[in-house]
Amino acid sequence: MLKFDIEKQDGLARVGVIHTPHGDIRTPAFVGAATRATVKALTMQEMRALGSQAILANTYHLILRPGSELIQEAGGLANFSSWHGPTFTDSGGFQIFSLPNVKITENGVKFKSHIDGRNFEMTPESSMRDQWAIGADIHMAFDHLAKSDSYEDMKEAMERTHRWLDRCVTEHQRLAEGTTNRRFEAVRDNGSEIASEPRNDGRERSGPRTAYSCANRPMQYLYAVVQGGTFDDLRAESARYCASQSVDGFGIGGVFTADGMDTMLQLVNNILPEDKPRHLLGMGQEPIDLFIGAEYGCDTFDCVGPTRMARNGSLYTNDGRINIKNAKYIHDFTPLMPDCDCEYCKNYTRAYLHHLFKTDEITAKVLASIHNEHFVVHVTDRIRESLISGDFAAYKSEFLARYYHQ
RNA sequence: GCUGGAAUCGUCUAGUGGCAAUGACAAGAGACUGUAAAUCUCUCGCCUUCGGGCUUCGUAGGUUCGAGUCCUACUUCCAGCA
Repeated sequence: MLKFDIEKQDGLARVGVIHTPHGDIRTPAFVGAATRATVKALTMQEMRALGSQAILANTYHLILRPGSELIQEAGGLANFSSWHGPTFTDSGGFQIFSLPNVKITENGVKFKSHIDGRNFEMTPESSMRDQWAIGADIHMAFDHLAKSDSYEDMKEAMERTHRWLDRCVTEHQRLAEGTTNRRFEAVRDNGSEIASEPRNDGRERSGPRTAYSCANRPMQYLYAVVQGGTFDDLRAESARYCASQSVDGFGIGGVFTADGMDTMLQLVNNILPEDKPRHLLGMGQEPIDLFIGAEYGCDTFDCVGPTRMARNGSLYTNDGRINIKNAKYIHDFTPLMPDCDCEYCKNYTRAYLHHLFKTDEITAKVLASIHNEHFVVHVTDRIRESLISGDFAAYKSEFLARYYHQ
């Protein structure tokens, strides 16, 4: 089982530590979206420097390129990308929702590669095998988001997600056989601490490698994904189903806006077991997502929004988002956020970043991404601190009032 | 000086008698939530009660129902010849 310590609980909100084979995640935490094994425009060293604790890569993208076997050959996602910290992979289930021309059957999902048109089929079993090969610490079950928001479609997608979850759990357990969690379980196996860092495991293997071999590797963990859309009874049913499974944590999927998220999370997180971590999938573009998510019991978040918006010139400030490309910043020689200690705000002005965007310099996207990622990571860290100190409510109202000009 | 060619939005450009006139860039603004996303959308002569009105293709005339388009002169630029 994935080790998760809860240090403080206040209603549904909690402060904890997820202990992964590649290190700890102090929660609540914002996880950087590294879809193709990289956080766009940023190096892993920059991610570490700005305070990120973990990254999330995407199975769909990585099996297309470079292929899960290559990442396994490289020693897993952490070694391959030089992140050397806790990692997640999304299952590829979200692509069912977001890609056109996918064929969904009970067995799985057929799709053509958007790169070269090759035919692929992803099933619960193949997603598990690919995620084991990619080697992230925490995997998501292969789920199905309904494309429509009708009750019938939501119910059908949720029920399929549950049937697929059974298959994910079975395959995950099969893959886990013979696998050792060196950091937490090896002690029991041989009575002594293992000194070597798990990150080197990929290079320690000897003998012929077989595809999807998982022997002699650190343990990997599986989150079930709660679906059900905006329907309370479906969300409750899905939460109960996921809670009954032998999984290490939970992803909460199919959430697209903070509207109604509080009541949905109250419903779901009151059903999910307290002692396992919960990841709110894809939410965090709007700071309010992080506040509501943490307040109602979510431990980790990931979102492509901060880096995507950064690349497009939209930057977070404590007073709301601004578009640095706007003409009003041409002569603005002040820092974007004087009280921000990211590399951009500490060293450069708004006018400079405006210039970099206008001239389409690569550095524009780098600096903007550093700032936005730093912003959401630190807002989430600050939420954690406020939960510890008991100031969460005050911090939340103060932040949201200023950010959203309420 | 002679002979050709050319002049269209901030820039480059389409347009060879029929609706302010093509495309790109630049400019202005907006969107973005488990990334087919360094992407996409809108505006881009002036005015507008959103029906439309007005003024525009180097300058000035002319032909024509109608001219960026044809004719004449001029101006500027380019090429070739002196």
